[in-house]
Amino acid sequence: MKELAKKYNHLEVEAGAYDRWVEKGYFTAGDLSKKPYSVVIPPPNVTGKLHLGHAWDNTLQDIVSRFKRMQGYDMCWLAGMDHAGIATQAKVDARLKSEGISRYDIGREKFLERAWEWKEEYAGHIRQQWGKLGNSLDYTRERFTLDEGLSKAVQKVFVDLYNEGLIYRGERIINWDPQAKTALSNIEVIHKEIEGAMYTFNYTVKETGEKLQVATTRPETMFGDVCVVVNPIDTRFSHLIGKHAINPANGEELIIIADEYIDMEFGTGAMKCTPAHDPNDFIIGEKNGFAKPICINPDGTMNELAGEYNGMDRFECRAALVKRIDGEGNLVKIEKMMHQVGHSERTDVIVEPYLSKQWFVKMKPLADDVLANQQDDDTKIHFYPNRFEKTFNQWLENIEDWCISRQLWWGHRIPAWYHNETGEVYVGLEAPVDIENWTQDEDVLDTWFSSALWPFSTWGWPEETDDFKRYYPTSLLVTGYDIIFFWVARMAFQSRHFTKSRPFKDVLIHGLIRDPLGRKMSKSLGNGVDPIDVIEQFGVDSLRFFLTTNSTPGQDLRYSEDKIKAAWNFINKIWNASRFVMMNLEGFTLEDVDLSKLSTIDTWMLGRMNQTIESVTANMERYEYAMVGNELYGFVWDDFCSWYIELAKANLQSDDETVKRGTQSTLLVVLTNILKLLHPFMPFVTEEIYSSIPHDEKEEALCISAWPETIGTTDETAVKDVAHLISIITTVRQIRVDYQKKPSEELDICLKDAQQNPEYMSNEINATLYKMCKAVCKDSLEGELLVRPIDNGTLSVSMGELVNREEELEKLTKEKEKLEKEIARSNGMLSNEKFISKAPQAKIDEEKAKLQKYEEQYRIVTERLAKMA
RNA sequence: GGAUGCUUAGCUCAGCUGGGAGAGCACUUCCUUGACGUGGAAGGGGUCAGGGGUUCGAGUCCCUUAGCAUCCACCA
Repeated sequence: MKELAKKYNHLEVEAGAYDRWVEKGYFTAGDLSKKPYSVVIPPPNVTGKLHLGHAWDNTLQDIVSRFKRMQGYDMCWLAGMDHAGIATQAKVDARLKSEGISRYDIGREKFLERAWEWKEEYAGHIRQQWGKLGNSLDYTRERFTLDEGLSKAVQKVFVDLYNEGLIYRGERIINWDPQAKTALSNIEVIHKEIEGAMYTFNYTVKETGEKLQVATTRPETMFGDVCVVVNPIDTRFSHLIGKHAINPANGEELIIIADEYIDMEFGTGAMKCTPAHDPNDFIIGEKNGFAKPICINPDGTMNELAGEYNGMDRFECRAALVKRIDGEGNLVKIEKMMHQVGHSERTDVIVEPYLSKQWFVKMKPLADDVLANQQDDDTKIHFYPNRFEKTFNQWLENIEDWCISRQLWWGHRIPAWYHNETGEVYVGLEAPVDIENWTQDEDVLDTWFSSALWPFSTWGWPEETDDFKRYYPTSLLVTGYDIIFFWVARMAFQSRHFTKSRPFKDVLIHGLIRDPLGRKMSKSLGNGVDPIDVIEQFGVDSLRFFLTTNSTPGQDLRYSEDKIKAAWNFINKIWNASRFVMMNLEGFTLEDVDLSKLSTIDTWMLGRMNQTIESVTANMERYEYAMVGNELYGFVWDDFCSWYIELAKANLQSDDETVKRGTQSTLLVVLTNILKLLHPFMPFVTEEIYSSIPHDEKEEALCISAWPETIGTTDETAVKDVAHLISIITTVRQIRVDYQKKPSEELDICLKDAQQNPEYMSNEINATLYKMCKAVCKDSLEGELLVRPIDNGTLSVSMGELVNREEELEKLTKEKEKLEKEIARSNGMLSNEKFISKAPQAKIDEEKAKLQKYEEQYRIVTERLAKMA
């Protein structure tokens, strides 16, 4: 038994422990004698440091991992990281730029070398942070989305889907990021409400000379227009159909056609149509066999179609063009308006809808397969909280094809080759044999394409490895609601398609971490908090407890330093309670533990412990950590520290060795179980204390010890008796405060009126009462009395001359009125026939007992009032 | 235009299957008692956003209104 330091110091407690755990192999899975439980970490991007959101997400997983490990599962929490295509490439680009070069200067191969250097550097940082957080990860199975095995899985999936007709290459309108110069998928576009304008121009009708008003929010695309469209039933324009309007941007003739797509109410009722820069216009262009001229370059500047604006930025061109048309007298009006405009998730620049040849996944059949399996409990993914299942389903029901090709270098190169002469497409795991005649596709795959395979590719799939057979499908995934579409849905359909299974049985969804004002933490606001700073200041145990016990599943969490301090104080409380226990366990060993002869308070404590173990375990299984936290906080602080330890002091000073031993045993057993129950939340401090108290040598470390089980059966009598005792003590203390009795002054009390258990007023309890509130229990009292209702009866206290008759009368009268109200309420319920006939019997009995108690208290109070009057 | 969440004590939030309103922080009074003043004891504070309904009984279930937030889909 080693000594605990006088003060809780999180820096000392947390130093070194993690490395010991890892070195001992406690987190390495593979014990075949146990049932497997597996979780794959959402692989963090190798772009930089982990933030508070990661800390939250990871701690939730660590709580599950430690809990399941203690429950005796072969727990495997698989470590890994994501290459994060566009994000990492941007970081490496920025680093190159700081050296005064660009990726084009060094070429693809050298660039990738630099990117791998970056990855190694940041992987090291991330592992360090995982350690600080206490993540009980299995590093022996760590994977990277771009490592050899996972790349093979990616290629197989691509080739198979291609061969099944579920991946195709097509020329369509995609979302183009002009800064990153790559295509994006629909969900990588963030729609933001920004101020724009609706420009209305006059188009001269060639045949009649009349002016046709056409409105647009994007005048710069007029260089790519092919026609003007009106609704076929719109009588305002029916005479113009088939005629031509002059495009005021470039003087070209645009045929006026009719299409039902046009909303007559919107704008002027006449729409300009740019098939290469708008998805709806594209459809109209297709339908009518128009050309699809592109007027914007990949970098967001105008091309030669824009004539004098060739090379100008698209937005500068817009302004210049409007000004010119205005000068020519063809600008009708500019109306400012708020509208949703797509921005790139990564670069935040305005996305350009762009006609481009890209690779797509045909989503409908894949999504339908998942949806079908969501109907069955045994095949569905269970969402916690449940409501996110609806979000998930609705997205899959309305899914569109997924654009998976990216014009980047950092990522999985698309396994497609084009014949240099014939243009023939070859897709395969191996390059074509006559490679000199072929050119491989330059593009790489969306980073989420590989992430989608993460729950099975990490175990060695497509090989039928032992790990794959044992740990897949995984048990649980933990992630934020913000990436249900990006990741959860995609894992769901790839798993379904390639492994005929769900990727995980459960998915626990958490919210976003917000700043103290409720705003999102972001770089631009500068309101982010570095978890490492918090850990330095308060320790990771405090941070973990704060993160996981202050919100319900799926809700956002506001960062609050006060609450982290509160967590620290709680840990400090545990620390000091542990010190107390140890001070009273001098020379006490595990062999001395004997729970066969216990005092009432010991029995009560064990009963409360049993209740807590049962309830905490149940809530751990439901991922209800706020409830667990609340419960353990109250159990430790109130039941264990405020009541049990204080009540136990009399026993610990007892001359009766049996009494003392029973209490020592209870202290040790309960403290040990408290440490176990709290271990998943605060692994460091609990492990430290555990190593200092007598413990089973077979359970050399707390993190691999067994989860607590209830001991014996709860003694209901002891529970009632101690509840009664607590009620007496509290009431006496209250009287002391009311009458400003000095702590040293003794009070004579009488419980004769109470319906107490006769055995109750044992010497033991008398000693306890005296110790706790200097109250001496007498059979009868003389002089002026105070009468107070308590938990199960009434308490009388002898106050001598101190009683203020008027105050006391007022108090008792108030009490009497309160009791009258309660009795009336209770009587009302019990005399209500419908209540008696419909309410459950237990409820009725409960109400009857209450009524009886109230009536008894009422009798005593009125009696006393009569005497005083 | 669809969907979701939130609205409970001064603040931040719990309250799960309906059965006498809770926690932490803050506030008031008192306490240098040997685990802890990062503490202890006792207290004050809420017509559970508004309205309607179901029920013997509603913070809890249903409908509705308002405010805040988020997601999805959109109109040139």
